Amino acid sequence: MNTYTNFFKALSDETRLRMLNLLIVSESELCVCEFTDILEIPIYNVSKHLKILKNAGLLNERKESRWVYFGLTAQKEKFLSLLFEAVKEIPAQQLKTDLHELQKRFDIRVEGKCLSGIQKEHLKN
Amino acid sequence: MNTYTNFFKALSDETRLRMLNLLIVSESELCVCEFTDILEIPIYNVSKHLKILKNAGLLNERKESRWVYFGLTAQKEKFLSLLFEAVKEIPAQQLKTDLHELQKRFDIRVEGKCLSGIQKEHLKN
DNA sequence: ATCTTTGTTGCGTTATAGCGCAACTATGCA
DNA sequence: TGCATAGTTGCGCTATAACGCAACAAAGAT
Repeated sequence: MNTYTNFFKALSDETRLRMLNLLIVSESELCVCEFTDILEIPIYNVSKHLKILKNAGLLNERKESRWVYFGLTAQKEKFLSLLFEAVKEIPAQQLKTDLHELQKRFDIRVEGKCLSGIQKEHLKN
Repeated sequence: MNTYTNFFKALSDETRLRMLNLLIVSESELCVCEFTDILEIPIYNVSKHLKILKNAGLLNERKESRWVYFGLTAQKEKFLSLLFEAVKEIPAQQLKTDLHELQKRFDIRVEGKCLSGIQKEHLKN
């Protein structure tokens, strides 16, 4: 039961909802610095929110060289696939803008990898 | 956007998730004293949680004589119907037990109306 | 008119969550 | 070996949320 209230709690924060939206719609994994530039929040908060999503069981983490990528866990549960479908239906402009920014980040990836780091200086530590 | 994070926040509390489960699965409205006996929490907390759900835009309220009934708002949004479908998929035993208790309360309704009040003394104010 | 029943609301307390800052780790590079 | 880059974590602060208690309102019953 707590597992499920935690899923909802994970989604009840605007930043985390934006993060999940990016992962759900793009169907790919993103690295921390990509989240940071897209969401425009300091990297230490990005890191904290990703940790919350991971602890809720929604994300998994993969380290590659200096970069850490986060992606959705494979969802066998019908509950989660319905939840993610619901997220796709949210008509907020912010989420659309985020996807547009995500595309810009994907464009500067090298062979599918994020090698560029944070572009927006003030979001670094 | 805040509208949607509020939906998730509404569902991120166990009591409120149990309330919504009752309303979603039963497809009917329940009065405050029925929620109280089923959930086994004090009536003042039942009232507060119902208010939160109502303010989130998930419930509407109907007063009939001394009794107040709460039911799901008509959902035109696809987002909400998917969210409710997701709730139906939660396999928690607690939710099943609640539905069983709900049936008991329905059995003592008179012509579809709750006329019995709270049965469990310690939950009254 | 008073009492009972069915709720609702305000207040004080405690627990949790998010934020910013600063210190820290870990990896790669010169 | 020292430095830069990418990311994490601990601490203190503030805001929010849930709870219990007690007072309140509103309606029907006596």
